Amino acid sequence: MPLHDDLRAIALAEFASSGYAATSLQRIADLAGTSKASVLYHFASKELLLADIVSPALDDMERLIETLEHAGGLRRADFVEQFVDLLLRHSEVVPLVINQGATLDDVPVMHRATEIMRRVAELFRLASGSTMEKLRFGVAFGGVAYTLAAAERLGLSGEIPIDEVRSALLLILHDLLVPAESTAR
Amino acid sequence: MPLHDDLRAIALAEFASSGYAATSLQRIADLAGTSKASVLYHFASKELLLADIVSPALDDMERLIETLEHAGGLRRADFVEQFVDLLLRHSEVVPLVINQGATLDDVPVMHRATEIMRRVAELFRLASGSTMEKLRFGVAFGGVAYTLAAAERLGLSGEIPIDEVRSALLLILHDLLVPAESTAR
DNA sequence: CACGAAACTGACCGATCGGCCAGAGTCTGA
DNA sequence: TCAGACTCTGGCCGATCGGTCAGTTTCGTG
Repeated sequence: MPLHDDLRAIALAEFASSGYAATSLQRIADLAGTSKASVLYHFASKELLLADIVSPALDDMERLIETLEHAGGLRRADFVEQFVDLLLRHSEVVPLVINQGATLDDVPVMHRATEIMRRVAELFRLASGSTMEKLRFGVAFGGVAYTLAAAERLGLSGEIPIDEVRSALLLILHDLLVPAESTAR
Repeated sequence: MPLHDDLRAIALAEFASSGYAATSLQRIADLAGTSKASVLYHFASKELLLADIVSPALDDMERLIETLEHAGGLRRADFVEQFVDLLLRHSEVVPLVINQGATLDDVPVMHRATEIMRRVAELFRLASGSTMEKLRFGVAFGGVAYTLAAAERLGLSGEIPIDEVRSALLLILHDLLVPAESTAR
């Protein structure tokens, strides 16, 4: 694996587990067996390294949102399914954004992440107005995302096959969201 | 308000919004109109300041857990209600622990917070084994806690009266948790 | 008023941070 | 062989961090 990709993978793991602010470029360099200056050769700055790590997942998410926003978009149930798949696909980035998005939104790429989350929230909030509905959506999406992010840390994620996780999450989300609007969008 | 309490309130707000690592003692001092040395006079270290802020909520939580662990404890529905009340009562500390617990568990008080969350998770995991049930609990508790933590940031918490939030959250949790075990504990 | 405790401060410390830069290897194609 | 691009590095920079300390001000009380 090229050093460039190696650095990205190491940085992702460290950012997610120890935090962006607490992870120094020196530590990333040490783990990769190279020098700090070399890290800054491959990535112009620490912020750009973070952006390089997080952006692909955000691109995916933005693409998914746009298919829902545009006319003739997905049915809600389909969106939910693709949403879960997206979270599972970017399972390393999710904890990073979930746990540190609030803290780092002065960093451009994390601010973008916050905006995307806000768009998802707004998308569903507009569709139904009551407090009950709002919180239902909040608990559903926040719960799934946070559970995935925190599962390992809290010892919940014993070797459960991801297929099982996927179908279980889909059922839970279905219970929480679909009763409000059971068939088409 | 005594400076001591003033500092604690200011630090809590800053830790929650900007992050523990990103909040310097100097900034806390500036906001309080005093000097950094004065902050360190009232709180022996930055870590102890954080501990002073978070500990009361953790004490509350630990007390609640123990009533559930001990024989003759609460019925599950009662626990859920008290859990929600606890989150609402410590609404400022919740985002701090939720968003930064993962990053700061080398700090003793945050490690304690993680342990407490783990105990809650285990308590419910033991009561029911299937993947489906585990994830149900994860989404329920994680979702409620995270929604409260993220609500303001994502613009979800428009001036909804907390009584309404409370009863809505209780209903959602009831839907998610109680079907598994409807009556007694 | 006197005096000791409590509250507070400015200056300073060592450590670490992200970032910069001149230069040294390394590789490739003309 | 040699020129030029790419990769990498040690050393340095200014800034900021948490924390210490000697010393000063403030204050309650006898």
